[in-house]
Amino acid sequence: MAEPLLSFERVPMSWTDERVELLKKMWSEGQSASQIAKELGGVTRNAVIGKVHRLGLSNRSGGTSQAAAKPEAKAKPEPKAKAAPAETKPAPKPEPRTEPARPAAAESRPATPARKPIVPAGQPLPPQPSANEISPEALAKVHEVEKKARKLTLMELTERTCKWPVGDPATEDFWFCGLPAQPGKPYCEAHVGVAFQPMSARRDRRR
DNA sequence: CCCTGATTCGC
DNA sequence: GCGAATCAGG
Repeated sequence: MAEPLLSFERVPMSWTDERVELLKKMWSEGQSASQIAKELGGVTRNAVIGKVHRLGLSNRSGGTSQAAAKPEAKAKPEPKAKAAPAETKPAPKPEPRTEPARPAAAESRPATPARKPIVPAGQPLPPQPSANEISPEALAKVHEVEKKARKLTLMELTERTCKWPVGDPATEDFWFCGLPAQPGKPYCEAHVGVAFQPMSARRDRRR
């Protein structure tokens, strides 16, 4: 037992079969390159994107719905000093674009029973604002904030956006707060207030 | 500013 | 093949 365990050091970390699989899976699920990169670890989002393109799955059409064509980024970098052979684009682009399918908001987590609702990623799930023992002021603030909410979709959430869900995931009237999240917290200031109740505030608020 | 993906090109 | 640098857009 000479070699104990390979310490997780700066090892190249190549694209093993498993890693590629995970990459494909996440990419197909619509995960962003940065998220995939973080999940994989040891690679940057650039690496992920590079690999994605090399694999030939630049488009997220390979699995569930084909509804994943987002008109984002056209890319046309050629201002680089390079003797590139005139490569114009005389060929048209017949894109059999069907109607924009509904981006099923309730679908993305593999670790989910996949049934109806779906909740954001990681982090402690917040208790839905119901009959809770929360400071009336905090609740009021939440309500106030919800008006200013950016109403982001699941895909638009980042680590710096408030991930507080509002509404019923089963309906169209569902979105995430999206306001600037507190550093190190998954929610904005207002929602942190109701998400993380101090022990002292809970007490035995028996009815 | 934050984020996203796309592409190029040296390694 | 790989991915940092860069580009381009939201």
